[in-house]
Amino acid sequence: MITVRLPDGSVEELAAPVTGTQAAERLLNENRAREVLALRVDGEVWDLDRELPGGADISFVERKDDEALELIRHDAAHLLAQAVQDLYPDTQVTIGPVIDDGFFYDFARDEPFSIDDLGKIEQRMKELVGEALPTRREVWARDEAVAHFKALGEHYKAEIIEDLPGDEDVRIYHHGDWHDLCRGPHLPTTRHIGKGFKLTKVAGAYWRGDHRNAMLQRIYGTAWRDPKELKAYLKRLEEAEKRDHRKLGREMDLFHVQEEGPGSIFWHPKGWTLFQNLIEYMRERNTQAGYREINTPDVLDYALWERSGHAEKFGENMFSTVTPDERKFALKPMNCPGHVQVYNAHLHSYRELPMRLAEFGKVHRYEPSGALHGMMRVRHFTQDDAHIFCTPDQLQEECIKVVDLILDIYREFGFEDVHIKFSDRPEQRVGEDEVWDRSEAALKAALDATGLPYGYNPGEGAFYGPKLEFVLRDAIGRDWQCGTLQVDFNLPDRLDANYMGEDGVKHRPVMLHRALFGSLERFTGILIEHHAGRMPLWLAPVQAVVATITSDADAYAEDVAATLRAAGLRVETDLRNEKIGYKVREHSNAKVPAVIVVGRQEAEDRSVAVRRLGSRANTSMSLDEAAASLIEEARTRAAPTTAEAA
RNA sequence: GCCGCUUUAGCUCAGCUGGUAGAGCAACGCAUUCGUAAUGCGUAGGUCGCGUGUUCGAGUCACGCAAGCGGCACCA
Repeated sequence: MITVRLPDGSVEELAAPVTGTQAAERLLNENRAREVLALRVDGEVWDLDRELPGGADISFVERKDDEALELIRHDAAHLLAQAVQDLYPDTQVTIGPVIDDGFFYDFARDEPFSIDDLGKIEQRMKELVGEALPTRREVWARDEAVAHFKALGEHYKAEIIEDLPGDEDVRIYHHGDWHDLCRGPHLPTTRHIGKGFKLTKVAGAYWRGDHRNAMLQRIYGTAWRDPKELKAYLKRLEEAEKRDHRKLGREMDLFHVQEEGPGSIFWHPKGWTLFQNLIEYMRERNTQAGYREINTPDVLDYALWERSGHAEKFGENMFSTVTPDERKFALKPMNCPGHVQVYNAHLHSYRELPMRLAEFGKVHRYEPSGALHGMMRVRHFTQDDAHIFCTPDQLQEECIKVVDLILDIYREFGFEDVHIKFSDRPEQRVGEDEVWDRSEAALKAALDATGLPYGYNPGEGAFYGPKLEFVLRDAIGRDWQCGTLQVDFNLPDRLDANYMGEDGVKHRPVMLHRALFGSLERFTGILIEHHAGRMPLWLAPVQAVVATITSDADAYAEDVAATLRAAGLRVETDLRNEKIGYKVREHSNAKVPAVIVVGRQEAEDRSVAVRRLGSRANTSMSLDEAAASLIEEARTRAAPTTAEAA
């Protein structure tokens, strides 16, 4: 007898042998049995047509269950490959995994797929769903499978099978008369995939993710339980598009980019105000945390970069120049060597450590053209960089302080959901392995001491030391890597930094590299998208616009603006000969947090009508009251209080 | 850097199989002085990303380059 647990918690017994399909037919009503997607055997998902094992906890996976999406997406990927090979027989298949929100499949084909092809392929996929092709699972001998796929001209597939670990079965899944190598599990028929899928884009991707390999053609799709879920997803994408910092940057007149400066930002007055607000904020926090600000040259002799090791590793990505007197210089891609020079200008006592040096350093990196993306990935950017020179004994405490500072600052900007990743030694690196052992252990100990959860990024550290990456999640669930903390025993050595110890002997300090925003440009972009342009009052470049209803109120409007400006607020006036509805609309679109409307009425009793962004209501109050509440809100760095824009 | 797509007025976009450019918004002018998301009328605005070629003739076709977009690779 086999025991099966039903969705309602009841338990049934069936005579063995019995397959999942048969069990569903016997235990569930007909309609429900038809829609069962898979088996759950001791928590593991199995194909429905497999025979139930005795002694296991068995239940059914249905469409509403958590496991359903993964199954649907995986089958959709197979379906995509099947449709492509039906329509374009000269195409080789490679891999097709499930990803966030959907799936993709990589194909090898000489001719690229076009957007029109996507429509045809999707159509064919729908037909195959309609045919309800049954899934059949087989286990093949490895050599047989390799020979089979080679004979079909499927060289990538053959390579994948050859590379499978020796003890793994070669499982082949058939959907009708199409088949693919796959670990499974799969849905019982193509019908079970349903109608909630859509192909979204074509792109290039390297075979096995290695740029030295052939470029394959990747087709992306999204798949959901039903068309309703699909529609909701597509709606979400649309919403995300509206937040795009490149679009908002133009609409809010914050910045622009142009052909002559690929990867560089032309900051307009409002964007630059926002940027300066961030710097001012960070300067204040740095000072409170015991940092001192310095400034180091943008252009330095190339020899310094050779000594630091940057030239060897990143020379290709540095802007360098040879001057008329034949001296080679580079635009700094990092601030660290400069900071070591400031440190080295004196011989320091152990009593002076930890020494925390900060700089809002403009760095230039020749990023690959394909990497550039609005403000998020640029060639010229500003780091809120700092280096902490300390003794090995102070290392752990300093790391903990940095982690605390980073998280506190993110919280103040409204990012509560932050995760930390620990990255250890990369393949290409400088320094002895024993030094790496020490620095990795020190950073890890500090991280463990904070008690915070974290993940691992093996081999992703900097070439001179291990690092922590701080990834924050924005309002619509996207992750952004911003802050970083790196432990470095190497640069102080290479650039000969010392301190005089208590024992009267020179020692090497440890160097911590840290940036909290990371790139100010990038962080500005993230903030714009996080807030959909509706910045909290303290950050908004224009905090209020005083708009008149008729020209009778012009003098009073100037008066109001002057009062608010005197209180330290960033205020503009709008005295144009336009209707108030038009003015409100314009300033709302420009995401000004407060529109202060004044007409004849307000001028008479020295009041104002305040309309806050995102609200359709307006509130009348005295000028003094309005000023006081705006000042208080800006001072406390309050999060935006208004509801989402309609 | 690699694969694909895109590039027409400040912005968003139209322009069929080649015959020498069009709309809305913005700008400017005039009228309008109006109570919370677009007042009306008018005017001006473009070496159609850059270059070379094919052609009697190129925004439209071909090739090269650049920038942007979507991915991949990269990210000190």
